[in-house]
Amino acid sequence: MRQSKLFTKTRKEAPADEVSKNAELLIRGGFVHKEMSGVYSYLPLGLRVFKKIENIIREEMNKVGGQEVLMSSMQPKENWEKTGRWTGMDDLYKVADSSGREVALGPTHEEIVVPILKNYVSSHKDFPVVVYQIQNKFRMELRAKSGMLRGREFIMKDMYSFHTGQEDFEKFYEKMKEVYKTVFTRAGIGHLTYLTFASGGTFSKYSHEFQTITPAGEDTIYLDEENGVALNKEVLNDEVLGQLNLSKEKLVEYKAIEVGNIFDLKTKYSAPFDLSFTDDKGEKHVVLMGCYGIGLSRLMGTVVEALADDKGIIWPESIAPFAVHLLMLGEDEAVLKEAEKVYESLNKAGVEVLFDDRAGVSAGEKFSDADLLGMPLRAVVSARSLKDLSSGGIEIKKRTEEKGKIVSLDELLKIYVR
RNA sequence: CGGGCUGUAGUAUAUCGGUUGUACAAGUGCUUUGGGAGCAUUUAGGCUGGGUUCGACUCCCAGCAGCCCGACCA
Repeated sequence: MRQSKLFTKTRKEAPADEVSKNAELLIRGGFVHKEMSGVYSYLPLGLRVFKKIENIIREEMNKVGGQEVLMSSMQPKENWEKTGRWTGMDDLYKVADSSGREVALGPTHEEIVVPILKNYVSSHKDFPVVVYQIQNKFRMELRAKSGMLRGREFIMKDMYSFHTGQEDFEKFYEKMKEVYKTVFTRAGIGHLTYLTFASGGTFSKYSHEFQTITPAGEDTIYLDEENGVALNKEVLNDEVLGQLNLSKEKLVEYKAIEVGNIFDLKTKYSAPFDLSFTDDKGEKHVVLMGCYGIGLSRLMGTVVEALADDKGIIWPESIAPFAVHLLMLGEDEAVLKEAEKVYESLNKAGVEVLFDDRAGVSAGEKFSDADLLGMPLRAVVSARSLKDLSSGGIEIKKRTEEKGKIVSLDELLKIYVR
């Protein structure tokens, strides 16, 4: 993509009304646009990041047999009354239409997915079933904050698993722990993300959160670095420490962001809707459920928080909007010709490249933009780099490196094509 | 939801109870091109509603909006 055609522009100034690093950098870079507190639109660059995260998650969910659906955002009031959450959930958005009919804007989808399943599955032979979606969620946060980290409208992957027995559920639940680790590793924050014990709510002892360590986190966790196990502050007590075989002295306190969580739902939502199956003896049982969430918008903000430096964003290769940021400095014929050639060759080779072909923009500004936007590799074509034509003519530098080196087009292509 | 702070141009800021100043961005012309360029010129602003006052962007009240702290957060 040619940067001269990109309708978004970068900003030198940080927005006055955003303190959080992720919001500041994502807005300055033109990745997202704030509509109101806790509500953001995705712009071309931001959407590219989002799509990459989405695809990683989709691939991993499909691997464990997840069947993707897209459920409605508008949800019948009766379903929510059935589970007691119409009045029992403080952050539920309720909207009324002109006829006075009230509906919920989905903050989560147990109330929708369970009735759907009920319509199709009833034999033990139908199980297990795993259903997921990636969708906008709405929660009336009393205080949206921290940019993309806690919004009122946000995007989540929510998966629901349905089982005929506890053992089957637990096997799947354990598998999901591994799958989640894979997702966060692929998204580039695996080294900072820990499986964390948290309170389980009504039906189970614990739930499991995936917490990414960064100072911007709103949760406090205690990490045993030796075995990589953490627990949320909310469950830090002697009883839990004993059960997990952890000693208080070894725990280190960190601020962390909850990027994912998994829950044992037992029959909490299947029972109200009487989602049940008939076993091989003809007896009826209520279905057991688990649910598994990852906040995509939050994950995007977390990556920025955790990896950015003082110059801007540092995207991991796996989710960067473009693999290469190609900069053309100066406008003399030789530079123009060579830069166009590099751009075309990279495109032809299927390498995603953002080409800063803007005329009349100073070198300093292009460098600053490249740092802010955070593509993994910067490639410069300029009068200076061309002086070194014998050794290649293109200066490349990783976003995380201080110094670059001169390479030829072939060498550049070799990085991406094997 | 309790508390605090803040609302001036697209963005970031300044001054002022009496015609709102600057920088960046944007437009035009010329110069410039390895770390957010220069000169000239143009465009563009006081959140909403009340009150005080001869006069309010400025003071007061209310609303709305944003941010921060807390509470809340399957």
